[in-house]
Amino acid sequence: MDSLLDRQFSALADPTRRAILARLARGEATVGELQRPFGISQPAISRHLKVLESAGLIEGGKAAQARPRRLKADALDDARQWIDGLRTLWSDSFDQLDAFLKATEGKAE
Amino acid sequence: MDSLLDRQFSALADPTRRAILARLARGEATVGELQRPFGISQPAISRHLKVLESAGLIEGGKAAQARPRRLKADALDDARQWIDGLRTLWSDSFDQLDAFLKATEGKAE
DNA sequence: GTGTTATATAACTATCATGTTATATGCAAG
DNA sequence: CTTGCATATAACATGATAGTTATATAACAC
Repeated sequence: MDSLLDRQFSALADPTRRAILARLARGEATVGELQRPFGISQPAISRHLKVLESAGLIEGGKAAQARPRRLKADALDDARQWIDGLRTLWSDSFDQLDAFLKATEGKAE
Repeated sequence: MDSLLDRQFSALADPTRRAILARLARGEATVGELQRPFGISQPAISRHLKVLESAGLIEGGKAAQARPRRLKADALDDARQWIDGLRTLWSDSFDQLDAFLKATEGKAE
């Protein structure tokens, strides 16, 4: 039972899945269209798509013989926010160091 | 032989490692200090740190009895850029759709 | 109905990840 | 030089991941 964030980051950890996302960012595509560029089997693609879907990154075609997938609009917002949050923590800690240095300035040496 | 980006994203996929990064964003810490909050063994922490280091996210203490780790300044720049790149592709494709809709406006129906 | 196409699922295999405990290393204190 | 502390590494169990081939399902074409 892992979190959405877990699933998003581990979805991104695979280069094939990143390539699929990059392809889908240009527009929707079917399983067959996605398969061709990569040298791997169709079931392998289907499973990558399942992983991406359960990470909330893509959404599935309604139904038909072909069911095209597309990027979700808010895809990766969570991941991005986490990274930004870390950066904020990080720069705040520098601000604190700055403040400390300013406060103690001239007292040493 | 996987890329830095692979390593960064898979490093982030683990909640323990994300917590470690969050802790280190506040300032450097030793293995012992990192271990306490989590209920896992010291070797497990050491290995998480190794993963984070090989992803270029943290850097190691010089040497001593205790060797504190700290966040690297440019940590996650690569991951962040990849996500931003995807978002750019995505919004460009919307711009193109917009342009298309504007161009064909009034011609249909 | 039968056949064809697009996709999903099952069963299996190989590799990788994460945790454990036990042990080694490196440094500091006495 | 021995003891103790902080960390690293080895060896192992277990579960997850990513690929394979073979088969099932669903919709369309005839």
